Amino acid sequence: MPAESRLSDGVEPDVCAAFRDALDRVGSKWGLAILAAASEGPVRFAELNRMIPGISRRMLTLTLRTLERDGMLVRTVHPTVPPQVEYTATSLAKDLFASTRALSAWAENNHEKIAAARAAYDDAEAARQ
Amino acid sequence: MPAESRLSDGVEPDVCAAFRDALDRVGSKWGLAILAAASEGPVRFAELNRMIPGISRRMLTLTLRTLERDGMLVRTVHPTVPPQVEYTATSLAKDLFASTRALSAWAENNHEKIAAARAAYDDAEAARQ
DNA sequence: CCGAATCCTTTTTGATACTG
DNA sequence: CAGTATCAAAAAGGATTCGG
Repeated sequence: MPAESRLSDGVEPDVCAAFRDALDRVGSKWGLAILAAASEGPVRFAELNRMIPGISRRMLTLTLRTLERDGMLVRTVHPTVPPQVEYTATSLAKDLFASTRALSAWAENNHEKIAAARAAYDDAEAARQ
Repeated sequence: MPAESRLSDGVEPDVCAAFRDALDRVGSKWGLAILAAASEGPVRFAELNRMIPGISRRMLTLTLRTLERDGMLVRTVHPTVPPQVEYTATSLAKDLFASTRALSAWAENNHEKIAAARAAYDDAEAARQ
């Protein structure tokens, strides 16, 4: 096997695609927060709105719809007055949320190093000018 | 501890923030592909351009810059003619890339279920109209 | 070979007001 | 309570051109 063939293969596009596939659910601004909340038990719309600081009703609705469509949440309407809607995480969603831990842990452990690297880079940048 | 306090806490915003912090490096369209390539050994600009199908020189440059700034890549210029630039992944980057596996694995194992859920949702949607 | 600069399109997110 | 509708802004990505 020639030495250069390792590089001509093209970065395992399948792994890359799989990763982006996961991010389509949990990579949006509010996706993970919603899954985290729903993973602890059924939650209602207004409850989520309170639990997730800064989210608008519009973005909550949009994100809930895509999560429901992808089979991550089950939406249950209780025909009461006033209406009551519950969102429940599926086991698929719970697995996804669990698979998220490694990345969160990495970020928690290393964000100081990143901040330091960034400061060093910006200093060097400023010095060059 | 009252029953409702579980919900009033607000979805552990720290975990959520940490996760998004990791995504800032690996969540962009080409970030993971570049880290994957550089994790196997030093790579050159043109090499990356060939290894990653579809990327433009512009996006390659931009993504390399932010990865370098965050301490994920080391950029080495060899003053030859023509100029030659090598990018090497740091141990930080390799750890990050490794932490990515869980999510990739989840996606590979479950993307069929997601496709099925989505088809079912869209069918139900179409039937309602 | 390795970029920087410019211009443009698409995608995502947000503010605000209204409804069964 | 649980949404919709509309408008606007911002961010990300891409095409093309130029330069050391």
